[in-house]
Amino acid sequence: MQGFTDRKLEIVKTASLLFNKLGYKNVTMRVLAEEMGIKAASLYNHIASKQEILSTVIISMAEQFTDSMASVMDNDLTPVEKIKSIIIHHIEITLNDPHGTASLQNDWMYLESDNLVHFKKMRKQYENNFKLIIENGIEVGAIKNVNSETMLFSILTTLRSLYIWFPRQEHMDKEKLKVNMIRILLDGIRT
Amino acid sequence: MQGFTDRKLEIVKTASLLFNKLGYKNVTMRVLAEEMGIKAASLYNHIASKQEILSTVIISMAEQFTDSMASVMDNDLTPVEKIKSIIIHHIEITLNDPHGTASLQNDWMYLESDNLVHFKKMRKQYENNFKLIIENGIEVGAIKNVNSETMLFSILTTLRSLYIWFPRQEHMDKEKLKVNMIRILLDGIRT
DNA sequence: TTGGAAAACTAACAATTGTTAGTTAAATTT
DNA sequence: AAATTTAACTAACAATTGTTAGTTTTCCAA
Repeated sequence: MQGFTDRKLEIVKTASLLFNKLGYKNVTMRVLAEEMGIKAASLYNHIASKQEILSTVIISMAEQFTDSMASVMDNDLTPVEKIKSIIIHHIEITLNDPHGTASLQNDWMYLESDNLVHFKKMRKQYENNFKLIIENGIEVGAIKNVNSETMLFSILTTLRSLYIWFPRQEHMDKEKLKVNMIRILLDGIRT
Repeated sequence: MQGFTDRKLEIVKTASLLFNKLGYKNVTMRVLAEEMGIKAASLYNHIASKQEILSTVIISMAEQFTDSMASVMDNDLTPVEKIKSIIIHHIEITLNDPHGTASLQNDWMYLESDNLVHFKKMRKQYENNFKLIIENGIEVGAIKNVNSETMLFSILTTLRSLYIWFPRQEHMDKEKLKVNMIRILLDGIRT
């Protein structure tokens, strides 16, 4: 029973790595199986379908982001401190599972029915909460009075693509990244 | 001969719209044909393969970005003015063809052999040029002395995902977007 | 040592894919 | 009006897809 769970986790992790490397479409069950060192049919001793693999990867990642946003909303911080906190959480989750994060960004559209609906709902809620924080920051004068959605997506898409370029950075660790990202996203690049 | 070209262009445009809406994998030749109001086999009177459609969309977009970068590098501007110019070009190209831009971002990995190599080369060159501009800006003291790649990707990924969220903005036109983006990317969101 | 479960295997399926061949209709040119 | 090209069609293909059925091997507990 534990062996089953472990093997399933291994399959899901391998799949997310391959999704990232080859694109979802090019990861056939035979390709995935070969990477695992077994035959395609053997995968079905551990997972129900390819869709289950995809939804396991993506929903679990999306839930991490949802949870992290909930914890930020709970805390009694200033808007700017909340934004800093979101940035830090984002970096933590991303670096903890870059391949999963990659699948989340690239392959969510291959989710089916309920999973797709659930994912979209979570993402929408995340964005709405983030936007509320920004608008609150504008109200209290801590954030520039610029279109809030523009600021929201500027920050969010930067964070969402961290998984692409951070792994190829040599001279940077996680803590340095956090400091740099906060500085750039809050105060820009100009001296 | 002209009718041929027009129809091909129509197919490519429809395809990029569907790629954006459904994901490359879900756009079968039959789906594409139905959207065009014809049968799948009829598409082959105008195009050689599905891969040709994809590469036509993506390579043409990539070349637009490559050309725009070349024109920026040519001009004798300060680093900050060059960055502003890149932002403006990016917005122009994106809003001029949002679906093509979307395919560029999402489906480039389905390119094959030569097309894939060509694409990667262009993208790498674009990023390198952008990085040189930023590093020059640091040298002359116009840009913060922060890791240049971090700044590069922060700006670039924001610009690259414009196609996702701009179309759903109500109260913003192209010129307003340019001003806002320049302000946010250069000076951040904090007051 | 043996019995049973867990996890691998082979073989095959039905569906879908991109694509080709051959044919008919529509449009354009002569 | 006839001839020729353009662009649609039907039908079918070979390959690949995710998946299932049935069987054999591996491994651990009793």
